[in-house]
Amino acid sequence: MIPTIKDVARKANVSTATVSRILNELPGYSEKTKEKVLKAIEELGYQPNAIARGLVSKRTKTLGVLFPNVSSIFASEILNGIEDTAHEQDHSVIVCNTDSNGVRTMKYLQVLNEKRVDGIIFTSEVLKKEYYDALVEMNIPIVLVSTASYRYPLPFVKVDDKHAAYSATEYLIKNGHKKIAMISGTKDDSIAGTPRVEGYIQALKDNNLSYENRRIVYGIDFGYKTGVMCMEELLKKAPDFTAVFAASDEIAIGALSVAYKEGIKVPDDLSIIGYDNLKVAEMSIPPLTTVAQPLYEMGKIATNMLFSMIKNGNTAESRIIQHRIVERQSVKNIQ
Amino acid sequence: MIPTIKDVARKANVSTATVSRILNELPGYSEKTKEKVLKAIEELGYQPNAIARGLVSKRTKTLGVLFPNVSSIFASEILNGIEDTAHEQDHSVIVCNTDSNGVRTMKYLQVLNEKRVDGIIFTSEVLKKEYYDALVEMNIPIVLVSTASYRYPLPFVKVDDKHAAYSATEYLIKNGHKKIAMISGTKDDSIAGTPRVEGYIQALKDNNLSYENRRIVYGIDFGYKTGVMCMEELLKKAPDFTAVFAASDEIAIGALSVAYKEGIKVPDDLSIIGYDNLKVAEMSIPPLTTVAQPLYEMGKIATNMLFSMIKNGNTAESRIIQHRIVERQSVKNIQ
DNA sequence: ATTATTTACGTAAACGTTTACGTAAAAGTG
DNA sequence: CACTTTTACGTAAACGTTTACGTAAATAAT
Repeated sequence: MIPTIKDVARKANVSTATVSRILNELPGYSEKTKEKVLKAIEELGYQPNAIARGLVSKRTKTLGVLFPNVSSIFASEILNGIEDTAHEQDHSVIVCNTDSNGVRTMKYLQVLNEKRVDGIIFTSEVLKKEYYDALVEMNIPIVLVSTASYRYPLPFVKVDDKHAAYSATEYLIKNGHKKIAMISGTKDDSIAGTPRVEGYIQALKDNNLSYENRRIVYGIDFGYKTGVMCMEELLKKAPDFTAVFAASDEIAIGALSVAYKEGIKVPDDLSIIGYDNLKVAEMSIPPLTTVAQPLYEMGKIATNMLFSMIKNGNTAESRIIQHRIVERQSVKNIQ
Repeated sequence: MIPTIKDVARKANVSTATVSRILNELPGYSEKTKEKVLKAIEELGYQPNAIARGLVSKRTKTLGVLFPNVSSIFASEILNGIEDTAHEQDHSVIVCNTDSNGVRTMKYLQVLNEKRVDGIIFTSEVLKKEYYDALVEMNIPIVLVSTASYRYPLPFVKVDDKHAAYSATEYLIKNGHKKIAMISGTKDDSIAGTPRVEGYIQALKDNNLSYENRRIVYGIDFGYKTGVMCMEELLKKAPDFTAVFAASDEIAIGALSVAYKEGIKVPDDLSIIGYDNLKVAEMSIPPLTTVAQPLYEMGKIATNMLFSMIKNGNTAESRIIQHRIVERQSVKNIQ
């Protein structure tokens, strides 16, 4: 059988309380007994039962993380940051793949509640009222990553999407482009959709360039296929552009393949700028110029915020993370 | 305060045993009391405490999964399969990013043991004796994914690397290539390293093609940068090849970028075949022909194996998963 | 109608920890 | 030395469940 603290206590001729104190580095025992106990632990191969521990301490040292899609490169970089930070603080992370599905999300929230996780990180998706209510009910710290909620007072970690889109568009303008198209992701996504379109339009206006409706096309998500479909549509609808701002790197790469297939040279005939700076951005041909979201960092920051909330019981300040343009070779200066 | 089963019992005027029976759908109560209890649960917003439950049932409904690098596309697809399957069976998964670090891996094994997970999936890395010993000590089901152990009797789920490499090489040969180079990953990796090299050499021999040492070059891992470095080395050392077999898609894409930079047209001047069939394979320019490992499926299969082991207490049969060639556009028939 | 069986519960122990409280011995203080 | 304080423990309750066992009532069997 698996040895328990009682076995250790018996073997070392002390009480379980003493063993517990030694295990938790609390005061109240001599060097001698400590050695006796450590020896007993060693000999029995004893390992504390975190479940029993969690029952009385009401701390599980476990975090829950929800992603719409764990297997996206986007998510996995955030996850990496979260996991590293959690590990630094001796916590584990349970991953939940919501599939952007309301029922499944609610199910996960219930499971995380039943498992009594110490905190939750919710990523990349709009926070429905239903979710928020469940979260409040749980009464544990929560932070949003790469999403935000204007309706509900939850701390978030994200870049300023409108601003970042503005920067991307402006970068194209500074490189002499005047006819700039945009491929957006989901049209009515209030987090990653509309703000980026707004940033794009704003940048055009501020630089006295006309904004033309036909130059912007919407997809169903932020994936590669959306990129190819939208690019094809764009080439049909309004082929007279010299640059395109893609709302994600995957979209940009989709656009890139279409350009390649159509014999359009990037960046000579067409400039493309992406959004995210995923690992694939530097792997594309040509390497993709993009506006970087520091995803790993964002995961780290969010997790640290969560820990501070767990420790202090207060709520953390939201953080707008700085984006930056990563210049590679998909944009050409044409002035 | 959070309501407990006692609160429910009190409110419904029954014992906790009855509430527990209802919760677990065990026999022993009338319809009437069931309704009473359900009503009380509803009104209190009661949710069972999985920790307390785990303490007595000795089942946590939680699985542990170890990856050398969670943020790799490779890992995240396996994770996706694991998570989906675990969720189907009402289990959660704790992810562990070992960073291929022995100390960190051991630490994770300890944590997973302390948290009393019901099973473990260990992926993509050679199983050191140290790990195996710790695993045995834990006395819970474990399955290996995308790795195997000849020394230790643990069930695994993987493709036959030598065979798959053989297929890839043979595919190039069938397309008329005679001077075929190979970019391997880690040289002394007994799982993903040497077997693939062996498969490559075997295919050459079986087709009466001479195997030349200078045509094979080794990297430090299976990543993009290894791909570019090795390709550059290859071009210097032995530029007279018409095709290259890359030991991973990332390596292949690295090679692709170098070819592009050097003005070598793929597939017209040079054919490239990859290995893995990651999502990026279809996103590359040109889309990458590759030998597919069904990673998501492998995650699913492994998890189902784990569940069967958990349920039946036996050990599962290892599974060799069929690979297949996915033909895209990076290989040209030159005969 | 009497006995046997089944149903519908309740009681209390157990799971493996932590921790409040108590106490005897050791150490410190005047 | 007599006292207070501190140290080094031990005892036992508590955390929130499940479940073995017991029992009274209901139902079935004869």
